[in-house]
Amino acid sequence: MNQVKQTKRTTIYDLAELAGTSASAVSAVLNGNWKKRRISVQLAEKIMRIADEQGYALNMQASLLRREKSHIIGMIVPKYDNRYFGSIVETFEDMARARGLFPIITCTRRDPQLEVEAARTMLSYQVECLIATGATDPDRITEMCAAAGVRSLNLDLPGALAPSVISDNFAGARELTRRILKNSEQRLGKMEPLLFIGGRGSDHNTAERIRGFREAHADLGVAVHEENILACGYAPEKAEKALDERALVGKILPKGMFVNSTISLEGVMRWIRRSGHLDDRSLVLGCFDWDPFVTLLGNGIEMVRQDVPGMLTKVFELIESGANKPLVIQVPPLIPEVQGP
Amino acid sequence: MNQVKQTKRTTIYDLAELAGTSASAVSAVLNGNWKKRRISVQLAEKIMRIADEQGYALNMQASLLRREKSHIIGMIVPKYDNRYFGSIVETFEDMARARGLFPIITCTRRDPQLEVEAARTMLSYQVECLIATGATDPDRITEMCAAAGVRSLNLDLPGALAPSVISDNFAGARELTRRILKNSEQRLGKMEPLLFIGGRGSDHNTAERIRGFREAHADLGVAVHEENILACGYAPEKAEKALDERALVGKILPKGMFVNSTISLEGVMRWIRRSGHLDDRSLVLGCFDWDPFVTLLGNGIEMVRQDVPGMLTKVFELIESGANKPLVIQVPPLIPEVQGP
DNA sequence: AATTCTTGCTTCATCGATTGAGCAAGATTG
DNA sequence: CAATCTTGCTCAATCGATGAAGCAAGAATT
Repeated sequence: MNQVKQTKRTTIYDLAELAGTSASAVSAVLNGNWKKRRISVQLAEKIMRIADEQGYALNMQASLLRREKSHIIGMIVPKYDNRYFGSIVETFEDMARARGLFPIITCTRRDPQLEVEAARTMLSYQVECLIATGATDPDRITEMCAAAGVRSLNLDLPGALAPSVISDNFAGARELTRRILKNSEQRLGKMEPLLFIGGRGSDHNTAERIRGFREAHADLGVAVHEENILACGYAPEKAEKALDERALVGKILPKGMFVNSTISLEGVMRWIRRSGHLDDRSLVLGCFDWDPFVTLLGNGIEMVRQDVPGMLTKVFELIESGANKPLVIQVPPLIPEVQGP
Repeated sequence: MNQVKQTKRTTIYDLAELAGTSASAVSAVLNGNWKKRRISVQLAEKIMRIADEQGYALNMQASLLRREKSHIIGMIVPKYDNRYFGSIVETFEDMARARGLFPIITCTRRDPQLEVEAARTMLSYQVECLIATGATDPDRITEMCAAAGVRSLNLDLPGALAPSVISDNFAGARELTRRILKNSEQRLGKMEPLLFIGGRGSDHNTAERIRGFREAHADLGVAVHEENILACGYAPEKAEKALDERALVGKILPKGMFVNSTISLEGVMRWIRRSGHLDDRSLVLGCFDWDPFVTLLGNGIEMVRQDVPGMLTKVFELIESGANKPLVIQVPPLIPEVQGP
């Protein structure tokens, strides 16, 4: 590649001049439908050679402006600070590329304003479809997309206006709660009501998990008091603060806890360490989400691992089927066998 | 927003017709330089109202095709599966947006082929600057960018052809090694050579960290044998396998280990659990990278936390200064105080 | 030999936004 | 009252790639 140094990028017109042909021939050759356009093999090879020599790169903006489909697929995601969303993003990129789509992803920090701005920007970039992952206001995004004639889908948190793919939070939480209660019985000799901590009471997933949490208690004949439910938000500090406040009012904290995300678990673990319970083997924990190090924390913490490849497979099935009606697909999470306490 | 349902997107021509004015007036109003173009306040307000009513969204492709600068900044990143890269991506998006740039990020899974393809695609999208994070072949990417007249920078791993911002791996590793050795002396009563595990012997960071590792041993008068250095790759399975192999040949494994990333630490911890050493308090570990749960693993694992905001501040300083010459900026990592064993 | 077919191109309008140049009407100046 | 200035717009070329339509030259058919 002995390309010429230049300020302006090489265009098909430059290549056409160098090859002594027309820009449309160059275009046809480089975008692969030169057979259909009856360009001779000789000319095609010459053009490809020259394009290579000049280090030609397509101007996607010009190309997209002309084409009917952009092949761009967008995703907004709340955070990159845990394995769940990291895995969603990585899998999404992979599956999008495998389908000839160009993924663009942006992180909106659970900020409704940022979500709307990000969606608007993605629409400007002519995305063909926008996946709103864990959005605080998914319906707002669906409306914006609909106004622009663009497909949208919800992932992780459901919306009322577009198809949604989410974990089966109820069943997952019920099973997780059951396991924590069983562990608690085994280790403490009795079954006491657990503490639910983390998440937003207003979001669908948290609500469903609380429902599963309640149902598991009921199934096992354990009564849960309202004040055992602390949907204090997602940030670690919030969980830490919520526990502090509980402890301050002199309440005895339950020995068993259902923690609503790894991020909340960070706060819980910090509090546990701070309050000197780190080596307290009578603490029985479970976490709705998976992290490799949590397995090794050594308290036999139960985890629910959301089935990210399964969920994204459903997402792409929905995209390919062209479905637009609001419906909620629930994907069962994986509950790995825990390795002794 | 009572926009009309339509298949085609609304353009400035549609708005012009609705407002009884010209497309150029609409364009001027919507991109904000209508004062400069002497459009009256009345017309401007009318246009903005109609645009809002119609749910107009700019066609970025058309806009970018015409404009000289794209304001798009690209980043390629190896993985999203650890806090270091997650934090890089989140901070990068934030800082880019704060500067009026549109960040596009893609994950290349440490695959040289994918890196090149991703870089080519980003060039097609007219990025103004491309940050190659932890690239396996950064110079290849710099060459591609240079051929297209596009700036490029290296982050995390340095290259020879473009400015690079990296951690001070040598100093960080030396200090980390020192701390592990001191801990090991305290807990075992003697200072034995550590095992270095993880990373690629061929990459600059691993090489520098090994140099720091050696220097710390030398400073404290401890001899390290060559076979104590296992640069076995980044994946957890590779670390696990490397330890298995060491154990198989009957070698006694050192009680102290310098683990080259959290990802390798996953493998190490798995091996430790599998081999029944999980509660072995005589194991003394340190990890070059930070993860909130590792703090809580309970073996007093020392960590080096790379200064992501510091590094990205340098990156944007370089971008704004217009620097193009290859140079390496080393940012000192943060070494938090560890909380008792 | 005249007609039709095939091959291998070129020409030109187009996508939507941007912007320099230009123009008409009214205000101001000499 | 003519000349100049200001205001508030419109016109039209342009960015680079695309593809329908067209055209010239040679091959095949009648």
